[in-house]
Amino acid sequence: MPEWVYIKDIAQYEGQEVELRGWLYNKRSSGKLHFLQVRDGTGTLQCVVFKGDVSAETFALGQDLTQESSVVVQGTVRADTRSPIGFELGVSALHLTQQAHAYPISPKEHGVAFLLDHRHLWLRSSRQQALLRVRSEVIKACRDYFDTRGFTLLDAPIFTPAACEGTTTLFPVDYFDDTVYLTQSGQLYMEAGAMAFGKVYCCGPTFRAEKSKTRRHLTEFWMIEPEVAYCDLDGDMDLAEDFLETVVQRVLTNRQAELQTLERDITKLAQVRKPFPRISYGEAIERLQSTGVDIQWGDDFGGDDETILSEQFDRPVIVHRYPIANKAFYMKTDPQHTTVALCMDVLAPEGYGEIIGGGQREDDLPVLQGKLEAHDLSEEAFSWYLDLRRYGSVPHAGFGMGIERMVTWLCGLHHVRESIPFPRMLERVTP
RNA sequence: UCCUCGGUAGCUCAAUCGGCAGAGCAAUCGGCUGUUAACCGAUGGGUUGUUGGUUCGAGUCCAACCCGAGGAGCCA
Repeated sequence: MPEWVYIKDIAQYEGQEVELRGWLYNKRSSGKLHFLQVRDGTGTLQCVVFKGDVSAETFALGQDLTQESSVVVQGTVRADTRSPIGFELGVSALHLTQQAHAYPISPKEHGVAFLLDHRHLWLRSSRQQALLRVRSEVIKACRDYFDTRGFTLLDAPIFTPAACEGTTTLFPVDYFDDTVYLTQSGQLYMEAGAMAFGKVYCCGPTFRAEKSKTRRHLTEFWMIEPEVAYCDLDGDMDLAEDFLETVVQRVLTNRQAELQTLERDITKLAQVRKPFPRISYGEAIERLQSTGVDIQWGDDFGGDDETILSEQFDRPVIVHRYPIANKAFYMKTDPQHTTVALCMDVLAPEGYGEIIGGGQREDDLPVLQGKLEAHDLSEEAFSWYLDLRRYGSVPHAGFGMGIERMVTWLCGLHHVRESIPFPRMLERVTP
């Protein structure tokens, strides 16, 4: 019996008889020859069935194979300059595992809605595999970054008792006879963790019931959120900068083939080296005004504004000290300028927008109690959170990075929907 | 929630002024020893999103609704 091998390793088996187990990606026939493009999850290899080399049954099977039929193929690996990967398989035997029904996704063009309806099958296409492998690498790189720098992974809960923002953006869930909400962020729990472990992070799904219908929004998305005790805003920006550079460069190194499949211009990613430019919100407003944008101090940035700002730099830009008025209750006010918060966003280049948001947290008990009240939030619901300020409160800071926005940027995608295996959006929760 | 555009074969689309429902791909059958989204020939495939209206006649015009796409707003 020939050895079962994966296509990614095929170069090691030149001249040897091997077995592949996979699916028929495409087929071309020519009388006494069948060219079977077989994929096995690690790559695609052309398997050549020549009538003179195989039994009549095997040749007939090759003729009848439908797209995505599952097959076990045996044959000899041979070098061929006509192959995109330098090798092909001279088939000696074919075994059908299952004859696929008429496959809905043909090699021709399809619309977005159709492909999303068939997302469970669309995952088999080479492009989707490339970008989801980039996603896998991004998550691994993020976790390795923190794991090797003294951070403890602390998983945040998904059921949460209360809102840290308005309840309109929360998904309520019936919890026995009570209502709980799907988490919007693990941050508050990471603050508890930072007071216990010093440096912690979480990585998991978060949920926003926003009726956003843009290329940057999902209702279910993944965030990685570090939180560090005895860290201020500057330290937080240092961490975000070093983290982002490390993750981007690692993906660039380890996923070159995938980025090439996606036809990504990687010179733009190679430029992601620290230090990143840091500008205050006030400077950002001035920069926008000087390019003719009608925006006033206090306004939020629109998608176009973020694009204009990011295009002024060749690498990610950190915007810090936004007006405190529209910011979350836990943000610490800048003691130097009480109208702004000690917070920051990292905007990705090329118009990909905010990929990191974070900052220093309010660590003073009476001030935090005042902010809760100002935001019309009940102190009772946050009593555990206030405990963190009662028992050994320290300055601390952290941030959250959206995995999908990161992948979308790295892969040069137009829309976040392809950056997650099964996207959940307004009006779409299947498959 | 608002604005714009769209919904015709399994898929991507066409159908002139309101006058016979079309093509490519896919499928099925046949041909070809080197194909690279192979090619060549043939065949089958339709409640034109739903409901109602105008008309001799509606894919086409009108109304409501459903669904989708793009954008805006919203967005720790």
